[in-house]
Amino acid sequence: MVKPVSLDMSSPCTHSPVMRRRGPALEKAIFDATLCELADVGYAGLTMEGVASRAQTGKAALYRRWSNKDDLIVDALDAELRSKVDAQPDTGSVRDDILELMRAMAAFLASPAGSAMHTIMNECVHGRAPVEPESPEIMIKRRVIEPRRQMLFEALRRGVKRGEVRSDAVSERVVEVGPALLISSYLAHGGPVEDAELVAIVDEVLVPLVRA
Amino acid sequence: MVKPVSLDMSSPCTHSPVMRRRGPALEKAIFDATLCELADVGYAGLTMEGVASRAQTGKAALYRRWSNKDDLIVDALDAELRSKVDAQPDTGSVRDDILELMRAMAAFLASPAGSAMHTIMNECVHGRAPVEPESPEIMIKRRVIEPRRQMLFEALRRGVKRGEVRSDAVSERVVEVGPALLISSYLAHGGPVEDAELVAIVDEVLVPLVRA
DNA sequence: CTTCTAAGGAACGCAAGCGTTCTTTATGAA
DNA sequence: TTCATAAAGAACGCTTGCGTTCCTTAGAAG
Repeated sequence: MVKPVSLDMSSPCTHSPVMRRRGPALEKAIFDATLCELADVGYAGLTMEGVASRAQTGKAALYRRWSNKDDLIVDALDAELRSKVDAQPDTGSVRDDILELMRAMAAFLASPAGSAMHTIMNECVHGRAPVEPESPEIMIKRRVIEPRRQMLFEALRRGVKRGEVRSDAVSERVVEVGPALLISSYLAHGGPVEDAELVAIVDEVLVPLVRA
Repeated sequence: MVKPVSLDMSSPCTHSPVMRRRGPALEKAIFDATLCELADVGYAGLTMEGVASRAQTGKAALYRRWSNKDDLIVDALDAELRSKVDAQPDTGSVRDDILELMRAMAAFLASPAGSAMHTIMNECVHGRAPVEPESPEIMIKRRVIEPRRQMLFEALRRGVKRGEVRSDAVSERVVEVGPALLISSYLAHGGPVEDAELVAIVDEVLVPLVRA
């Protein structure tokens, strides 16, 4: 048997067409591909074929591991989230704490993973009957939305202690304002939210709203 | 030819299985079906077959009028919007003006048309290359979102004149807060927003935010 | 080097939705 | 009453994605 003519006159080690990944390396590539597909074409538009092709693998490799779209997506999100837990900011001023949190949220939203999650949160409102306990959107609420909310609460509570924040500003609805504006701006401009916009949101809305 | 055995022993005039609508009456039914389908299964999930079946007609009746999904949707939204222009409230107090506007928005969002539009605004972020000038989402922005924004602006401006509102509260970002919270609440609870919630948003967030 | 596992890739049958066409027949106007 | 129109609905071929199966061969383990 003739060794297949290696037309590979490319760089020394970059994975040439013939370069087979296995196990964890392959899974990582599949997860990345899944999140990028989600961000690009949305949940409804995502296809196993699309993921396989983007990951440069075959459908069989996917079905060997996950039995359907949702399982794959949940695992991809889960894997991504394991490495992403940012810390509670504590700058000494509410304004800066809040800005810090808004920046973290905006950065996340701009990443493939964040964009993928936002997509899911919007699209999955439909058609899923009683909402399964480990559906993608439930997982996102628990592991992404809720922790950020808590950090905002904490920042406000500290502000109250320092006398910067009126005590009745520590409420569900007030905490919701920042994230809601972030999403709103993200949707309106159809892309990552500029830092200047974040600063404006904080200084024009959030600070005046909570100030003692 | 035997007259087909009319098994119709049902109510006098309610459209029995054999009852053929034409022209405007049929179109109205198709538009309603389209909006309901949008609200139920989303933009991606909407099929011509689904619409036809819900409207109790055939696909041919659809394709005789519109050449594709988008044309149908645009026309359905357009027809719905013709009859829906609510007036600028003017109660004499910002608080009540804003509450009135929030109620109008919430009511709209709860209707099939509103729900359909929200669905479109979320799903159509994807895959539409340069965004056609008369795509559904552009039309919605122009005819639904923008007018409401202007009414909010107007309410705030009046508030400033009366001395109720600090003058620098009349800004893009401030105006965005109400709608953003409305959507946020709608998504969080996955259904119509309670009136009590609207009142809470207005009294806990919007009024404190703009107060002079 | 040999051996076993699984990756890459192509092909399959199946189901759903598209957009079209055809037939039958109810409806509204002449 | 007659007649042209178009509604209801079934059937069509086509495409896309699903989930499966198969074969060849690369990579890891011994």
